[in-house]
Amino acid sequence: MSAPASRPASAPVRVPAGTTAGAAVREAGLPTTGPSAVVVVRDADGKLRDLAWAPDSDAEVEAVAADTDEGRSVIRHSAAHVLAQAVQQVRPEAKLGIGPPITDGFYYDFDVDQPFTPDDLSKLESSMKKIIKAGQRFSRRRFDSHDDARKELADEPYKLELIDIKGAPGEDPGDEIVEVDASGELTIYDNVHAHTGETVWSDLCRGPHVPTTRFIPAFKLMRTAAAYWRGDEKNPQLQRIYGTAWESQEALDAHLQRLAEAERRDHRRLGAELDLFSFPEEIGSGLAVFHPKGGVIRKELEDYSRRRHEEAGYEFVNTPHITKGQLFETSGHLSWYREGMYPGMHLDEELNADGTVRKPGQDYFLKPMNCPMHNLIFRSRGRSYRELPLRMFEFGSVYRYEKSGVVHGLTRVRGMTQDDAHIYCTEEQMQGEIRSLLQFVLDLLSDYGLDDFYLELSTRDPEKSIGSDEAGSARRTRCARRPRLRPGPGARPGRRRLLRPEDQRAGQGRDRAQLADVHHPGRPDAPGPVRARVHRGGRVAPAAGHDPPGAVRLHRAVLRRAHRALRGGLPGVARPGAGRGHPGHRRAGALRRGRARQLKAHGIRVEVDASDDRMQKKIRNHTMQKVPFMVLVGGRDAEAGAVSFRFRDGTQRNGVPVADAVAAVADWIGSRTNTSPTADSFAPAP
RNA sequence: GCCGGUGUAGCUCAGUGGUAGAGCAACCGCCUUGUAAGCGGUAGGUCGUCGGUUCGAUCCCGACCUCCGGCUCCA
Repeated sequence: MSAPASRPASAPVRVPAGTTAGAAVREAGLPTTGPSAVVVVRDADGKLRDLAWAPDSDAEVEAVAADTDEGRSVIRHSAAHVLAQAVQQVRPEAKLGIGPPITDGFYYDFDVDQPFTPDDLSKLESSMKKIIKAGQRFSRRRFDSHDDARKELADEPYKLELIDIKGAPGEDPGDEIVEVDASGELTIYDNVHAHTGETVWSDLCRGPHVPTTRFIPAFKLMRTAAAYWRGDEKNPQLQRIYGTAWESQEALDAHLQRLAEAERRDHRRLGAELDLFSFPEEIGSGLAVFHPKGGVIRKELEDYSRRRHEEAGYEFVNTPHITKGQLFETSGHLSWYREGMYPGMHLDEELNADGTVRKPGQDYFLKPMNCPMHNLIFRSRGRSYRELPLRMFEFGSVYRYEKSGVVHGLTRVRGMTQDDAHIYCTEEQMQGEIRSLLQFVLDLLSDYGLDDFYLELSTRDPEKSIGSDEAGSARRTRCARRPRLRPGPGARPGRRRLLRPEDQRAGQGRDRAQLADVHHPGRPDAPGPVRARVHRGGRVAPAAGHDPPGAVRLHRAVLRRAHRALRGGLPGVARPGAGRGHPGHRRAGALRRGRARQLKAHGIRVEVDASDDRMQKKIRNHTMQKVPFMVLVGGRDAEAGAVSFRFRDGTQRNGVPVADAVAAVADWIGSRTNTSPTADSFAPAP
């Protein structure tokens, strides 16, 4: 889903004082039309400038072509202006919000009386095409003062707000607001008629822009949506239009092609097509049932996970799905996570005849997290430091109340089963535990076919987190990639999110696996005191002071949800129906059943397709079901004591002796390869 | 939660103010098959749910529910 790679930077261009960058670019013989047309330049300070920019003194600039990330952003931003102009033509009452370029496109927010309809979109596209064809020039104009700007934009309340934000000392509007920036300048872009020189439309904007609207070679409006002004639901809701724009029609087509491909690989679509899981309306939004084939996948993933955890020294625990509220009072969940929890059930209350309460009841809650329960196990008796590290693992089902508008396939659900673990250790053991845990998680993810991901290290937010900085002072852990420091989001009160792998194939980064949180003793929800000693100089020595130091708890979940493994096909560890036998000829019937039995004897899941469909039909069916090994037994194979393989990519391997075939399939599965076998990659021993 | 869209057979979708159709799947036959759809037939729907308008509603109106997209481009 990534955009085509950027072209390398071109040689510097010299812009003589008083002349425009555009003239210098033309002078240098760089393209001014086509996909590689130069759309802006970058000055010596790294700032992007319009081609109409004329420096006061000679300047060295770098040309930025349309088919680069930056070039596309400029095109998209300019397309957003064209969209806004088109909207205000049709709806003069529309007030402008913001209109930035984004990954693969742009959007613009409008305050309008009536939301846009799909019909409006196609009309707006036509209007935009007219504007683009007219070749309006983007002309930069600088306001002399904020008051001038306010006067000119008196009818645009949201723009006025942006001016005020800019005016406020010490307030950085942030990169995402392209209308204004932190510099001293406040600028507006006029769209100037190509022939009359008349300004037809203007928008507050820091720029830069393409020279004329003709430099927007290909665009498409994608969808409408509502968006709160500045992302805050307390603010008015604006109507947003999303679009995409590219340096050429071909690039646009390729992008649409990628979107279609992504849709085909959507786990929700796979879930339905391959009969893996569904979300019955009768059960409720965000609550999945797994069908037999989906169940096989889960079972394989879970069996494998359990085995690996066992080898890595984890112990298995089990906890209930529901608990009295007190547990989550102690943990703090009910104070800061309440809106993410299902409301409590008030139980066991008894009333007197007169209606007064004789026995007060209790509130029970579905658990949104497993940690407090694991803590109770930890605390169930006095713990010795000799027991540490204590690693508890559970496939724990948790229930979270997600707002109705956000549930989404298996990625945002109201009930799910986590591969959840907590490691209780001393502060001294923590570093080593984090190190081994990280390696363990990376290995496991890799076995699931997730080997391309992003790690980040979230640091403590001093305002939100509680407790001292020491135990958790995040230790950077070396791994496949250097973790990126990122303050903030790890900062839910009292917890610290250390690392999370990010699956690149997740697309919009919507999907994140929480990998490790550190919980410091001293928190009310901390694991509790432990008779621990600290290690000094390799020797175990009594902890200083009278207070037991307590255990530190590491928290981690690897897969979190089964869908992660479903993305982009199925991992080799968990394909339903590893092979399908196919009787090529009726006489081969007994034979194929016998061969299926041989495969089953090796623990391979085999189904025999005994339907009387033509072979082409069977191949088509099973290919669409993504069966990795299709085993065909026809008359020729039967006579030769062999079988034939057909793979998902259409390649085949015919006449393989039965014993070799069985061994080769067993080998393949044992190797935990995550790609689909092909005639090339699957090589039975001769 | 909010905004918009959507809901017709198991699936993908047509369609109409006078209680519905196709393809695939299923089932039953015929064909006896060598690498991505053989042929014929049968059956299958409270047109998301509940209300309203109407002589009559799947269609028009309202509410609710489901699902899809989005709610500072961000990992």
